[in-house]
Amino acid sequence: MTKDKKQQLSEAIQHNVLTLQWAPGQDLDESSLSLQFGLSRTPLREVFRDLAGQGFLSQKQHRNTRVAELSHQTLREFFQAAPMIYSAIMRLAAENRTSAQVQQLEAIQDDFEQALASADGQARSLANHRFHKQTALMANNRYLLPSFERLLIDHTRIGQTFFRTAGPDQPMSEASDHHRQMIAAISAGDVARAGDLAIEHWNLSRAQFAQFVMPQSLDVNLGQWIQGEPS
Amino acid sequence: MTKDKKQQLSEAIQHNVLTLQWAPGQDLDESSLSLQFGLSRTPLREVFRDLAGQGFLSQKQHRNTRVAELSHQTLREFFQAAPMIYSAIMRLAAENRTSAQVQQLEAIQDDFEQALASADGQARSLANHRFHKQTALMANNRYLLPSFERLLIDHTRIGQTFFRTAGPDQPMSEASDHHRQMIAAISAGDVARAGDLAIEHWNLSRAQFAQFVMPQSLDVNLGQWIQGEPS
DNA sequence: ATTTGTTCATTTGTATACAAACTGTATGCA
DNA sequence: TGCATACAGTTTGTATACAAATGAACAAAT
Repeated sequence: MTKDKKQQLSEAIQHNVLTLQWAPGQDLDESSLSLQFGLSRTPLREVFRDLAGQGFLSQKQHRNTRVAELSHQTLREFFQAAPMIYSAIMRLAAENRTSAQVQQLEAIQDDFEQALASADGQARSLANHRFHKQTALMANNRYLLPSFERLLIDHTRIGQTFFRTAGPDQPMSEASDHHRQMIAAISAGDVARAGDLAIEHWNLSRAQFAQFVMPQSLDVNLGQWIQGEPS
Repeated sequence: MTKDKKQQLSEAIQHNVLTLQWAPGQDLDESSLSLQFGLSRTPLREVFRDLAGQGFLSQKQHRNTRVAELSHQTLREFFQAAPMIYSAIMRLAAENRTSAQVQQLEAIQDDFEQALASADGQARSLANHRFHKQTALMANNRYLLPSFERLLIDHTRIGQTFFRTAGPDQPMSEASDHHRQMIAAISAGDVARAGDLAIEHWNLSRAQFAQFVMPQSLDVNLGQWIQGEPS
């Protein structure tokens, strides 16, 4: 009945972090969570360690475990790294995908479109998260994966803000178009196109970010990592 | 006197993994290590988990912890990701370095040159490792760091093979030249130059890799991530 | 002879008691 | 009042005993 408690705990924490139900920087209480999930502190702390290693939580010696912070400095680093990594993942996905994976990606995209229709911000955001996570799986590169996953965590957390907005949702349907085009490029094995789509898609995100949270001054040299040599 | 046992243990494991004193895939024994380091299994297992998260070790449920594998597939993924990440780290290092960090880098480079003179393969390789780790520190980007560190672990492990060779060491002194030029570019804040040097330096490594371990057929599209569009 | 099933030794995983470290409050002194 | 220090309560870290899972050896059956 109770499958794997550690797994359940881990997924619950991930969910709470990604949806901002647990705020960045928030303290976690070992004993209460251990009670809540029917686990002793030992395995609970192992889960904490794993998730800290993945970028969901942060730990310091003799200090309580917290939800990973999202600071101004963090955002700057985020914008420096994101386009390059996203694009690389997309290209590799186009190169290495299997047909079974493409089918899964299509299924996830169906979910995403349903979530868009539902106007449930949390569901939208998580569906988007799953879409990109699947592309990372398809890219099949153990070295790029950890960076990508960290980026995706914070992308999703920041995105909560604007996935939540109601309204005409023109950017949302644009994002969905991108997803469809990505699937086509990946499925066709069109590496260059997949990489370009990642940039395009990410520029859309960036516009939304800028509108909601991004400090003006960081906007300057975002494209440099992909296009070629900057001056 | 005994500072931090966990720290000591962690560093000992890292050392053994990086120098290939522990072979890729080798099993680790919890109880014997726990005895050896005067730690109970609980903190020992936490160290294992951390190091598995960083890419030194690998763990599976109900199976013993092993040294991370280095397979053919791994190498392919390595060559796909390495130039891009190394270059990005170098550029960011040039952008974000502090003068204190530059001084440290110079000190590390001095050590490296001494190690080259000593003809001790292990010392050479570890000094090289420290050099690049310092550049990653200077890049100061938490998203890129985990991927870079994973790459560096395997770069160092593979490099054990050719850092070990005696002889006239022409490639070694070329590597050392690169390091000096990197320091100059980073110190001057010359972002583009730093990025180019990373590629150059990495091409040197690649030539050495090819000579010693790399399967011929993977040699085709290695440059694609940096140069521009592949066909 | 190969496969299937069972037992047992070894290893991994979890619970819990205890030790160490940190945080906040109160007290003493200038 | 302002600051330092000591103490108490709470939280994190470690040791150890116990439970669960695995793999290897061996027996039984097709």
